[in-house]
Amino acid sequence: MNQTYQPEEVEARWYPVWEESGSFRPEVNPDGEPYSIVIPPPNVTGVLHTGHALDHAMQDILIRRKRMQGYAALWLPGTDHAGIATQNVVERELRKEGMTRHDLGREQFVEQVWAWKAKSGNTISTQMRKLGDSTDWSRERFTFDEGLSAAVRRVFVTLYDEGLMYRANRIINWCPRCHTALSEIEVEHEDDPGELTYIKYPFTDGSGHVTVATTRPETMLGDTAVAVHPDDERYTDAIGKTVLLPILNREIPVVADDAVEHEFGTGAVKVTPAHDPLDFDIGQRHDLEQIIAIDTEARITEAGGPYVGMDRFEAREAVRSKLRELELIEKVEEHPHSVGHCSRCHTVIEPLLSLQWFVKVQPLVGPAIEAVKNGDTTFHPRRWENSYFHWMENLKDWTVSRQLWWGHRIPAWYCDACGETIVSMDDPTECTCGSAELRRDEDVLDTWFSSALWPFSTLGWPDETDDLARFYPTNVLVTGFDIIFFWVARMMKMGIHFTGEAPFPHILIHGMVRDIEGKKMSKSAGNALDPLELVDEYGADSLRLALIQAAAPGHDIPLSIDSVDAARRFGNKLWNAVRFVVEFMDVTDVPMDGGYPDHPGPEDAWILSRLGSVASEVDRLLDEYRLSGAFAVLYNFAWSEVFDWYLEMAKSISDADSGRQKVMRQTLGVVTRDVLKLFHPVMPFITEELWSHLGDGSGLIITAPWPSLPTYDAPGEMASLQGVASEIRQFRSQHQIGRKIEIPVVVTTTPDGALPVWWYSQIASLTGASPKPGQRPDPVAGYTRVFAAGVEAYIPLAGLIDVDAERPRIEKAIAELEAGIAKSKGKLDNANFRDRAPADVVEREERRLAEIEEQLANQRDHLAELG
RNA sequence: GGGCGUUUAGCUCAGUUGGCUAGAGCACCGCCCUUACAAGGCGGGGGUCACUGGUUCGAGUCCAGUAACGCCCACCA
Repeated sequence: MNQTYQPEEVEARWYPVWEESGSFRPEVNPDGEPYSIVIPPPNVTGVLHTGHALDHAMQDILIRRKRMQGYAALWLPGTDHAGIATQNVVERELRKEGMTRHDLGREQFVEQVWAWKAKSGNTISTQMRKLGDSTDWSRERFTFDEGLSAAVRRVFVTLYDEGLMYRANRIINWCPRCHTALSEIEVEHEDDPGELTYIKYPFTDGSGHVTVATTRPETMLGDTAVAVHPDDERYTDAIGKTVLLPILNREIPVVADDAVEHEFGTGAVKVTPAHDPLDFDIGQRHDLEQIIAIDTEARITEAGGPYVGMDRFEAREAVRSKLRELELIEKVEEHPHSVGHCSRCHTVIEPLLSLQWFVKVQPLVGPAIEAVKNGDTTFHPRRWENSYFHWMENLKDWTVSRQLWWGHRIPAWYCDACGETIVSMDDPTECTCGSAELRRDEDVLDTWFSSALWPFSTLGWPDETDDLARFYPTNVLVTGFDIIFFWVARMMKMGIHFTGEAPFPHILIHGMVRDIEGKKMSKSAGNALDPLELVDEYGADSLRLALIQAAAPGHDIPLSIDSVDAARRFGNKLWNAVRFVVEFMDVTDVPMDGGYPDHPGPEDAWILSRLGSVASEVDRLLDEYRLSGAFAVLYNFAWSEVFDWYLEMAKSISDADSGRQKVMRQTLGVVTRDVLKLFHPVMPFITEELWSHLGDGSGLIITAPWPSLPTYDAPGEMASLQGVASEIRQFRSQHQIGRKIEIPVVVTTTPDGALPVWWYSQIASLTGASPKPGQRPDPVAGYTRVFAAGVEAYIPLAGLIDVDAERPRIEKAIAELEAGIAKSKGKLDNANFRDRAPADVVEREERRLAEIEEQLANQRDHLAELG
């Protein structure tokens, strides 16, 4: 073994071994209970970012532990076809060659995308392998593969038959750059300085004008009314009159509608039913004409008269200057407001009247809310449930059609002869009216439509497969809060509607990975850490540990190079510790298939009892999805107790005491073995490597049984051993007495009679002192004392230090003890405390006070005796 | 306009039924190349737990309010 750990070589070696051994398949534990997680499918276009690295590390930890616990653990991998994102990428490539998708035509373009996917679609899986993800590749799926496409079609047809899928003319969010409709949540609202323009609309009867306020003057070209609130006294006379729309000189009515706010602007609003959702509603109520004034390119249509063909923002200025010329602008005010942008390309969204397919969500919502309310599904942390409820309760119908070519094509055919719409599982050849002139809908479905089916479609649904029966519902979903609405809520709705069961009982929500200043990592900001580069430099285990350590439940995760480097140093520590155990302590006969020492010595019983409580603490925390807490406990135990205290104690046993040495080394091996197992879920590579060195090279840690150990009682002397050793070390350190100088120590008082021999020899080897049992020195001047856990020991100062140099140390100790006493007395002197606090708390406090008081008395005597 | 989160050591953060003298990593100071690891060991300094009030025998922890920062949602055009 090398003196430093080389992750690159080790990590490259183990992944294929695991994969070829079949360990990633649930069949590796044929009799185990099923445990399953479906991966949040990354976009095929994508490359892994640190957010994936965290998300995957968490899932891998859960899966690897369950696998070791004997479950038939399935982590199902796959990717999402990512409609808009992927189409955009391929279109961008085409553009480099001076082409658009229209030059190729639909069929060829889609072929091109598949070709692109074949070429670069395995980037993700290569990267996942580098992270160590133990996914079952034999079950890998793609949202656009044959099986999932069949599931999508079945769901579409069923929803249509149930009346939950319909086509309608509505105001939708249109991206003029992507040329498609978007759903509400694909629109990101951003603050915009904005201006509110007050425009005068003259009454046709010559009785003056009404002033309306708008942030989008260009939409006046599509105005078909002015609306005021029915109770607004300022406009009582105006209702029923008509005004002349400036520029276009169209006569439009003034209508009364409750939706108009008194306070905003002038209290009168221009109504553009084809370009604003609120205006659309008003238009419906008053039967207003819908004039489309802006087209799918965001240019003014012929309805816009002189502005036809002009871009919407140019038109805004043009309209405004024309109105100014006509002296119809009353004023322009600054008006900060928020403007919707396409979440894909950031273009300003155009609300557009358009014929689209919608999912009627209301009937799906109730059961999805109920499942969380009644505890079938629980969020971790719980507070996300409120966001989930709030969002669900305010849902509007889901626009699912997209004007793209890459995606599941909508299975609807239209008959031009009779106007019939046919939606069916099989492609129809003729209409019920006998016409064979059927036209298939050109649009595809929102990518999230297929993602919503992911937990059951990937397992074979709608077929009743063995996997579906066995692994659905899945056990837990792990994802970021940013896609609760996009994905989690929709999986709940679809899962319950189509299978009758919520897709998962637990939803583990994690935060976003951020840089050390708390900023979101992004390429453009230049603060993004590339997980693959970190893996290359520090190893996947280091990245995983650093991410998990920082991932407190429900909070964002600050990631810095330093934290990854600290994790790497821990790996190196582990590496060297095991190397020492194997090479220098000669520990090789470890029972790798389980088993614990039957007759441990006192130090062994101590570390085994600690191991036992740490293992159950780790289990408890992992069961509660508190991953960072679990590994913090383990990390501290491994570093400071096993590979520090215990390893140091194990070193001290001499070859002469071969019986004791044998047991201790065996214990060291067993504890090391279990520490490796407990760490395996978070640091799979290094633990697998070390496992191979610790054992005889047969068997893998990935499928080794999770630790489960008998109870051991720690010897009572450990507290005084650690305490006295620390005190002597402190004495050495403060007086700068090198380790080579032996310190004679007389141990005089013991709590329960004589201290055992091992206690003395451990103190000697841990501190370089030579402790001996004896009487209190007389005279005591010239000695200093140390105390811990009822044990008292004297150190002669002659030849070591000047007596005066020791005084400050004692004085400081006295001051600390006095402070403790003051606090403790304050509590105990309070009658209410004695009356109302639980008896055990009071008792503990009394014991504590007695202890401190005794120590204080000792230290005071000691100070006086120093001479 | 609603809702949520955060505020603890110089930095990044733990601290889950309220109860020993509030912890870790990094950074800092001193000593030590002791049979693994100097990427290490030992020891040390450093905190009025944002502020105000309340509940309680007892509050970093529970409640109310304030402030700062951050996030999400929202059809006042």
